[in-house]
Amino acid sequence: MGCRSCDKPKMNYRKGLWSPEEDQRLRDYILKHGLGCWSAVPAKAGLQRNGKSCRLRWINYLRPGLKRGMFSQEEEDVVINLQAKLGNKWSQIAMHLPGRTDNEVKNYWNSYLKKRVMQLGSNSSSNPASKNSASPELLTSMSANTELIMTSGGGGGSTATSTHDHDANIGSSGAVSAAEPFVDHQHHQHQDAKNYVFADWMPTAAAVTAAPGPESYSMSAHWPASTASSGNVTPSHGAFVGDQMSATSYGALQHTHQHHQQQEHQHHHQSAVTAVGAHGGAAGMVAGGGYFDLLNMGDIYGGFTTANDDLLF
DNA sequence: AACCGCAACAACCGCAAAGGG
DNA sequence: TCCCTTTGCGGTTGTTGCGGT
Repeated sequence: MGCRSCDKPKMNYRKGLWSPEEDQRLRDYILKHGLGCWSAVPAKAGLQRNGKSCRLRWINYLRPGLKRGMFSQEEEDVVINLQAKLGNKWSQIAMHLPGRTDNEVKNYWNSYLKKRVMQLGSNSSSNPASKNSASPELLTSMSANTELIMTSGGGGGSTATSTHDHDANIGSSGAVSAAEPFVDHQHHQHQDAKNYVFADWMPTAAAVTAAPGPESYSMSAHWPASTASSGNVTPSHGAFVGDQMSATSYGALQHTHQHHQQQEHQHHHQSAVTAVGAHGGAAGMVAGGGYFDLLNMGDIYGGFTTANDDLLF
């Protein structure tokens, strides 16, 4: 663990939201050098952040394989079930949700699911037939949840949890076919609500094919306002060639999860927003050509371990 | 139009574990 | 074995946007 060779100059680290330029620097650095000592990353990447912040940014937003968008019913149920079993072990819970980060799960729980579960709990407590806090809906779906957990890793063909399989896929396959295992075609009712950030900053042959031409990355308007207001906005950021990140992912951030009461409404809106480049038919999109074919995949992904966030280089 | 409250979520903080010297 | 550093995790806060009044 220790990385004594990483001598870090004392400096005033920048805080707050990450700018597109910072994201780009971090991404470029990691793509070029792989992951090693996080504390050394900021200096080497030319970032005025601490290593911790870089790590968090990578894990939660830049790391390939991340899924964006609303949680599906199945994912919700998995979270509820596992939270009940494991408590607030968000990293462990996230392992069962391919493409979801512990932070995302935690936020989703705190902002939405917790209240919902409490509501359901109070409702069901009035129902003598139900000793469980889960909803009847949830209870009936539990068997399906188990199946989801057991099978969603599918493409990997190994034995670990879905998340593990996913990362294993990334790491072992060389070709990036990782998005496919995320998509449980049998279970994900709201599949078109999902975003695969994986594809966002990896222009792929299929993505380009799906929306050829500059307009493929012309979604800069969806840069999140939070970032926009930080003063670091580069409105044209999304329209990149040199910039490996399309603004699609940021659009996804902006347009997902908002107002769950309005999910159905948002659902349609978001589908439109995320339709280019990052969206659901991800299986074919990510596999094959594209930016990552230019990279040494082993360098980038070879270090993915069975742990959700772990990279070993 | 202005204000207020709430929801969502990105990011920070603090602690504990792990590992190297 | 101890000390120091890094990493990982969970809790919490800060910021922003939206909807209601």
